[in-house]
Amino acid sequence: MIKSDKARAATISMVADDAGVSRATVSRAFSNPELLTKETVEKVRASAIRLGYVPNQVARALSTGRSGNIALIVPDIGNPFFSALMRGAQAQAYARGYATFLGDSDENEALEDLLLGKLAAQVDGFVLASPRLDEQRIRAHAALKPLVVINRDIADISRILVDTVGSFTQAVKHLVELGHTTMAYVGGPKASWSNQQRAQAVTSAAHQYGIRLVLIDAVRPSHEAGRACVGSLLSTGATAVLAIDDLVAQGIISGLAALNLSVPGDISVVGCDNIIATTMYPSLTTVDAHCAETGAKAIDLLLQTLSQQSQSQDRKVINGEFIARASTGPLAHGEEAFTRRSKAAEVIEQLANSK
Amino acid sequence: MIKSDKARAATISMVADDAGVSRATVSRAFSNPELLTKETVEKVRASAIRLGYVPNQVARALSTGRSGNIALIVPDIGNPFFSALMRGAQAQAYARGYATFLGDSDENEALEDLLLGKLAAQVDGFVLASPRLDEQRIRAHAALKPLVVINRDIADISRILVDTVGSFTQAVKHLVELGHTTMAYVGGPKASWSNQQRAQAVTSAAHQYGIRLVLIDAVRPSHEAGRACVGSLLSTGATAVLAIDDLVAQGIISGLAALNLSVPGDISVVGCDNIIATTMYPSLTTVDAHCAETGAKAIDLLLQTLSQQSQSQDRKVINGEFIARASTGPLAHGEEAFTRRSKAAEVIEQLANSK
DNA sequence: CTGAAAGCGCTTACAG
DNA sequence: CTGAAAGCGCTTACAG
Repeated sequence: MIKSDKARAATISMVADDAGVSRATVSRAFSNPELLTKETVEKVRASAIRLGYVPNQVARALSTGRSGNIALIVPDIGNPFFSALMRGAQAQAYARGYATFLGDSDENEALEDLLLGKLAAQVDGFVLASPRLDEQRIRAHAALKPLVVINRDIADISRILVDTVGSFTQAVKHLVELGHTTMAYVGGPKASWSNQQRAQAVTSAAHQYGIRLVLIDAVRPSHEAGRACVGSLLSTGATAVLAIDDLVAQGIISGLAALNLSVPGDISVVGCDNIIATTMYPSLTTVDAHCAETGAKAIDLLLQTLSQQSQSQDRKVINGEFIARASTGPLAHGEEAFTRRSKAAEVIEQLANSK
Repeated sequence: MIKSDKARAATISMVADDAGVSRATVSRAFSNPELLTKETVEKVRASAIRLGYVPNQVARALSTGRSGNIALIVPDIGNPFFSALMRGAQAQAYARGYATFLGDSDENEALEDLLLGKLAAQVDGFVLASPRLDEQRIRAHAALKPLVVINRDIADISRILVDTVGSFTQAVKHLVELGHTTMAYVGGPKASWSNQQRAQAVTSAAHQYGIRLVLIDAVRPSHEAGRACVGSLLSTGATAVLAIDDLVAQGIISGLAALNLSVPGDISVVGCDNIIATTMYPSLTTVDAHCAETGAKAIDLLLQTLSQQSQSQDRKVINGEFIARASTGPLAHGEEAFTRRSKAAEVIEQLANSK
């Protein structure tokens, strides 16, 4: 049966016949030429070139169990944090001779599980970014294929963690110093380790500094979700808000602008990731999560695991870095600001009543 | 030989033994269940689930000549246009049972060529988004593997084009109606078909409406590039600018804000793509490029090509859609605006002289 | 409807 | 140094 109208590729047998050697010899001429005499290698290479032969990677993968492929699974390609991370990972994998599969789980636990299963046979290992999957399932997959997790702290699994405890604590301190005494933290998916870590960091910092803190959930970390939670945010009376990431922070700022509230005059906003932060106006106070570096390091860690026979579990930590910019500041005073805030409060109250 | 310390994945033989059927039957239960009785299929499926069996795609690929993989190659994962496109494509590929390889050419022609070569053996076809590669090389790759191009109009190659001629013409008309008589178009990579198309559309619309138009190059379509060209932009005296995409438009707006110039009061700005446009403030007047749909359609077109024996070259066009928002408007008059613009002009002049 | 068997293109112990 | 042969995990005509 002809598989397609495309030209069929030359096989190892055709080269063997042409060169007058065995298929084993042709194989060695490509994968272990040092086992052969120079003459044999040359003869085989000449035939290969004549026939346009290139070793079939699929057959090689089936035979050796090594594919030269890595799968990269993220919850949302559209989120700048993940696209930056993918960019770093992809480039590093390519530099090390590996090709990358891309899986977008769409923040969906079941889909994440399916992708891992489906790709397992075709890759030498996985990089699983910010998994939403439960620990047990991750362990199950890790038992079958080398797997490096990003931003999830699971014992016995190689992982790379962007630690934002220090930087979020610093962010709270920064806000305290600006005079804020009531703050909100707008979080993301429950299953997100980063979210848990940040919520906790902000909570204990709030304790430490003796300020009031309200926790709000955005569910999915997106611009829309950030925008949608502005109502609940304002009803808390917070004058400063820390968001799980820049996207949510941006959404919050948009939502505030729609109510004619200004940043940082009426409310200070802090994000996290530092991908879109400098493109915003006002530029966003945030935490640099070193996304591209994190992606590249994950690949390094995975390849290191692959090259070792012993399964060593490594735990690498990258520290987030607090960066103060223009979206945080002291509260604006004066009559105008007061009027603005009162009006916004009115709108919120109306919204609440209409429900 | 044991390939690694990982547990070996379940194979078709293990399932066959467990279910008490032949390997052929297990195979059919997954690839052609309609050939089997319902009972047999259920029995096999149950065993498969119990053993955690997933058909090995590599073995399947070797046997059938079809890998179930598609490679997606883009110039820049970080660009929202491409990440949205990838998202659409990835989801559609997954829905149709295909896994996707990801290649980021980093706007680099040679790298694009290498990626195509390296992945060719492992995929059933390619989706090549906004290639920077020359036509001859694209043709060479298309001769070996089915290939669908996005946003490049190459005869005899299946392609999907986002046509923005109508919408950019409309954008110019929109600006003319607002009273603008001098405009600029800030373009992107020379090799970008979209860029050429838009530049041309704007040029002929300018002729048609009898207005003055200046063309500026941003080289790489990015926020930074947009920001960097604000100097040359202002020195043209343009009161409205159309950018190759939203990213560049956003950069321009940032650059203007840094000079204390407001949008649209001092300058009107139009972008293209409509991915980040609604997240901006002021919300960006732009052209919706239907990115996700474009990605999904490209996959459909490729799979359609794959399922046909005859190599039919299709040319699908998706029309961009002009959307007026808050970043375009009439020029602000009054003394304050005049002062602002004069100051900016001064700064520009100083910059120009210091070179 | 189901099974036995050949085959996809390669690699790799095992002999010689 | 080289070859014969088994095997990687699946699919698919061919029988029955």
